[in-house]
Amino acid sequence: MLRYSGQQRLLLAADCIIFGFDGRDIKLLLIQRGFKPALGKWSLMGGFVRKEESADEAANRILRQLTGLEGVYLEQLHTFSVPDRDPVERTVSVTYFALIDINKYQQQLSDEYHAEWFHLNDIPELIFDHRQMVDVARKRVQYKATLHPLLFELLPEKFTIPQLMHLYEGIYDTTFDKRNFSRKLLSTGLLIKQNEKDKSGSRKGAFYYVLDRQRYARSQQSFLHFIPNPDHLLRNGQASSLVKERKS
Amino acid sequence: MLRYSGQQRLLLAADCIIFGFDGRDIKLLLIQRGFKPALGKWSLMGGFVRKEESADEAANRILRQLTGLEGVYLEQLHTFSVPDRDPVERTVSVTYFALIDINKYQQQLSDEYHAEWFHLNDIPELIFDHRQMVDVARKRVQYKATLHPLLFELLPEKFTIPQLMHLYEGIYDTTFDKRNFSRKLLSTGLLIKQNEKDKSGSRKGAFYYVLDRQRYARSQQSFLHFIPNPDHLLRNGQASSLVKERKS
DNA sequence: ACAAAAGTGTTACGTTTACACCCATGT
DNA sequence: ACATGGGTGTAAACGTAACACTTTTGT
Repeated sequence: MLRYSGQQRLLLAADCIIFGFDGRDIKLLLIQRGFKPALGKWSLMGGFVRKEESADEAANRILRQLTGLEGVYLEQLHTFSVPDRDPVERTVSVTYFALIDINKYQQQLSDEYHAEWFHLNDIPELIFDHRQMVDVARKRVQYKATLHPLLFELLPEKFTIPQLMHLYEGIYDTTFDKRNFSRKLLSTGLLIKQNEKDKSGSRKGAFYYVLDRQRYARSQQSFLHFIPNPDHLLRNGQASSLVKERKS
Repeated sequence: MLRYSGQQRLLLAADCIIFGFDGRDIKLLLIQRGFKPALGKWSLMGGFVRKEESADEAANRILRQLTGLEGVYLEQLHTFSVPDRDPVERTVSVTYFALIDINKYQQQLSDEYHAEWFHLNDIPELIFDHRQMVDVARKRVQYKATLHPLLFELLPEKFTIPQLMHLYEGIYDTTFDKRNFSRKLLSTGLLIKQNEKDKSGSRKGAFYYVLDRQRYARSQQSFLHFIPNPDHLLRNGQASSLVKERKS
């Protein structure tokens, strides 16, 4: 069999950054490693890409192993490849981020992996470069959610507008005006109001909505402004003053 | 030395999708392979990732080998990993896209690789999955350029507004209103007008501009709307009607 | 009756679009 | 003088942000 000569061969892994929403907070799913190296430490769920599968397929398999879920939103994020990122042996990691409805998976979570949800502002120390992966994923979700109705992936079947707003506020680590948020949201025509109310959050109760799945599917590749003001995204970076030099 | 057992090891390559602009059209740099497999066929410039380098470093090295250029805009795009994408041996490719000023490189282009520029609408058949890589790259550039002043990377030191508009029109495969385009562009404060004119394009001549590099650097991570109407981006996809249901 | 969260409407402002004419120059 | 592409201004429509009060209901 013909092969390329004189080149290094290495291991390929897929790691999943899994975000979930419980109706109140955004969380990240981590596992406590039951194997070496770094036994007992927290890490992303990952695994080696097998001989007969692509990295995409591996990521799906890994996600299913951990959560029991299929057909989940899963997108390739970035590939990490510095030579010594894994101390044991050179391993290149293709990372994926997943958005799941926390309730759907809950029961199925296999104990085998000692998985736990962590609040985004309360992430423990992670192995290797996994913390960096999480940070990149969070930024990507922020970025994408400005333009795409991406965060709907995290919602349960029925949800309320205050819940959804909470979700966005969590991702962007900021607060929004509920009147403007609600108006913009409804103007997309993606939500269908139910008669039923969720009374868990308040005395008055908030109406449930469901996604208009057809419209949602079509809106996926389109561009929408979900965030009142993209300036929110600049809080991390430097220049916000230059973005739009508003005439004073 | 400790190693992971029972896993497949494979080759890692970096492939570069190199876009250039000659002041009139956007082009893609391809090489005619002087080696097997697929000797004589057109492909992206690529190479194996070496033992001591990351994929990012490999991509920079490869770009330098071909163009002689350093410090070029280069961004990781996507990782392609289906098992048999390379018929010789399993090779995973981390792809990068580069944006370069076509004039800067021109002379330096090594003949060794039989490189040629191709117009985006006139790309020859490519090996493996390289065509797919090009398509993904083009979409990514389109996407990013809506929000970031990305395409400035393709410009020579001095450029005119009609040139720049031509560039955008090429990427999006559409046309813009020059009055609106020019106003929006100048409103960014990123351009500094020169006294000199480029007379190559018309009798009257068009004023040269240069980039305000400081402001540009700061604007890099921020979000701007460079395209008159994001609907342009939807021409490929389905739903544009649903994006904004304008009240009639 | 009160506390707590949900829900709703208006106004002012800035941004975006559509659109048409004059300008400078080389031949 | 004319052809070619470069450059500019305005009005109408739209979207966005800021803002405060009423509603519901469990205790």
